[in-house]
Amino acid sequence: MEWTAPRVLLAVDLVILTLRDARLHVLLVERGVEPHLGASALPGGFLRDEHEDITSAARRELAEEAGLSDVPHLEALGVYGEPGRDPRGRVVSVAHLAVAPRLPEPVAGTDAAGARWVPVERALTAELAFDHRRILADGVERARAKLEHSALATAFCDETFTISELQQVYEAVWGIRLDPRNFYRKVQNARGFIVADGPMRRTDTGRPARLFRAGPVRVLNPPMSRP
Amino acid sequence: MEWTAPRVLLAVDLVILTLRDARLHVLLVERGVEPHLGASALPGGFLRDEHEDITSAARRELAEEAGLSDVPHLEALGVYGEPGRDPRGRVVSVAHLAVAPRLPEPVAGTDAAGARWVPVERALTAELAFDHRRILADGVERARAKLEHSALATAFCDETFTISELQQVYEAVWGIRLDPRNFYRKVQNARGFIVADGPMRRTDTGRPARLFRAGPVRVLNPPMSRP
DNA sequence: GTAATAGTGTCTGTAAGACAGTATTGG
DNA sequence: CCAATACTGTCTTACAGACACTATTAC
Repeated sequence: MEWTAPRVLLAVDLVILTLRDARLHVLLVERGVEPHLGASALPGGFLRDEHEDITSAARRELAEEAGLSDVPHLEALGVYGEPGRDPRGRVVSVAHLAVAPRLPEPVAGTDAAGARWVPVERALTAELAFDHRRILADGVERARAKLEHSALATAFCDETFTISELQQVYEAVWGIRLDPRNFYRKVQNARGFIVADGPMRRTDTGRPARLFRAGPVRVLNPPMSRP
Repeated sequence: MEWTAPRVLLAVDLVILTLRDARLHVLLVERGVEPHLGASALPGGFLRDEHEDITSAARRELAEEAGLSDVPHLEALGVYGEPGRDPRGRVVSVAHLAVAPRLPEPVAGTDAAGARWVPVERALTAELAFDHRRILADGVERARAKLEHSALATAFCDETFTISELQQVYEAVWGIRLDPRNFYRKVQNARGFIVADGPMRRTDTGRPARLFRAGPVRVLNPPMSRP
């Protein structure tokens, strides 16, 4: 028998998270083509050609659709390939999780015209194209889990940051309040998580805080336990 | 411009783990077709048709190539789609992790003629087709991590098991020795992890042990910490 | 001074790891 | 009796969470 394997369309979708006003936001775009024209969706698109690497495609969409030329964290999240998920045919999407620090402007004006930051809480209850609500939920859950055991939280911060800024990351992603004093101690006890960045200080209101930067360690020990 | 998205071949590969002689084993097959004809490889294959679900394809390969009609654990592991990984063209593989209890016979004689259980330690140092060594390494690492926080270990056991059998799972997967007395206490303190299965007992040598079965809980609290 | 945030110390409960000791089987 | 494994208890150390307290800024 001359059976030939079927071919599928390969897409990448992006869950891009950031902090704005101490709340977790995700980047959504307004779809400019069918299907789901005009609906909110995660940024993403098809592989450009047969030879494009999947991670490269994710980075390209990050630049094209979100105007982000570089992010401190990008990882594959999972595969979403249910047969009926896209009416254009059999589309298999490799979802990615990206994390970026708060940006000066929500989005640049390239192809990313319809892009905007949306609070995750609202995005999760809104109508999203395809199975993007599930992808978003999985991405947020992945971020929540990784905050515990990895240094992912620093990807939400600028190069230097205060401990309370780092605490805001944990509070926003986990959606809970933390005791600043215990957080201070725990973050310092996680060896290699953050390192002091000179004796510099910064000011908002109240006593100025020391500045830190991300340490060399990727896996936290002891971990930052979620209550 | 009339650009059309490229299509790729979609495959599933399987990291099937089990315990044999208190050591972690993985199921490998001998490839019967080019490329890598005759080489050792993970079981797997292409999507059957445009409408086959990815998980269904994984289950089908599990039955066809491994003779396993049902396993207590099956989950997607990741996507492996590097452009050059398969000379037949652009192949994107969705790797899966399956866990099965020790089986009466290594493999049935259906299509799984060339299938055999290989100690993971040896498989990781052997020559494997494609990028299967990396997939295997990732699968083992996933299993190791999940033992800590989930009830995955019970998937390696029969429906009822003793605590020392469960300990053998942890020791084999983590590749370390554990103190039986501390293990006993920890496993019992993880609420809902295992539940007593009547006052039955079983015998090997020494004092007979109580039998347990998997509890309702999927996430362990407190976790089984890896030393 | 007050308000606000940064940072330190102290207490209590829980859990991990080391390991002594008892219990129950077979030979 | 001994060997072997199952199970219980006890001790020490580490960390989580609660929270009193001091420090340093702006006003």
